[in-house]
Amino acid sequence: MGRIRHQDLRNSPACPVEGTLELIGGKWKGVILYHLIQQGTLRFNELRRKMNVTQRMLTNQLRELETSGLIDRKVYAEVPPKVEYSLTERGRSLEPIILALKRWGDDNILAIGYVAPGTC
Amino acid sequence: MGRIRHQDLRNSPACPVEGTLELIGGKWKGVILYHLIQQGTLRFNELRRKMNVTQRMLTNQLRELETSGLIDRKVYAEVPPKVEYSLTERGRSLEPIILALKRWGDDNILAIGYVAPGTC
DNA sequence: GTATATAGTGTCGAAAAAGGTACCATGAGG
DNA sequence: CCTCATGGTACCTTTTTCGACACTATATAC
Repeated sequence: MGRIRHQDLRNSPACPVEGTLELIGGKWKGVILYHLIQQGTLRFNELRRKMNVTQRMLTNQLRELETSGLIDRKVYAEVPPKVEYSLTERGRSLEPIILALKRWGDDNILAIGYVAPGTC
Repeated sequence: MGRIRHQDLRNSPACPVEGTLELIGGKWKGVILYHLIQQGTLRFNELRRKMNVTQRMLTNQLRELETSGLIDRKVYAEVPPKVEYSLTERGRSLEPIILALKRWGDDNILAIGYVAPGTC
């Protein structure tokens, strides 16, 4: 996913834009962050039920967010397993950006020509 | 590229986040928008010189931004060719988001562990 | 004994995104 | 005549991403 290639970081005062986008730009990362902002803490399958995504992809995206230091993964030694995800402080610092993305999308995406088939 | 698949728009109150990210999430789109915010108007090769990118990719990303209604393409009937790119009103409405992405990146990317090799 | 829920992992293949190289038209400058 | 600059396009290959599907372990409930 958003592995940053070093070349991206050269030659451009704008690269932080690029870098930030790579961190939150994976197929499901924005949505995961959004849900965690709304709910605070969510278990794996709670997240899964909110987003039509396979286990594999969800695990994958969560791991990358964790590696980036944006979310926290708390495992309870129980059976059946229980794992809770929440935002780290750094993750929370993205809140204004995520919410701005959502607001902009609400205001503009339909106008641009994408049509939601059912509900959105 | 940022083609939105309809499935993404179902089942999630967060999909505008996803949608917006797809519009600005192409490999070079964030940077292009950033430069246009800074400079107002730029010619094709001016942009190219600011970003280590091939002609092919730059054309591609510019076309997609144009299709999304975020940038304007003005062709002058001259030789050698002259084409100017600038933000549309809708594009300008992304300014706070792009600048927030840049600021967040400046504050966080190095801390997260990416190391700029030379300058950045 | 069987089914259920949870939070995963592994493998595979298709599709999408990105990148490399070559090529084009044209007018100006020498 | 040759060369340069501009803003592309065409063709092809590589890399990355996405998703389908099968499989796992374990405690609990029936």
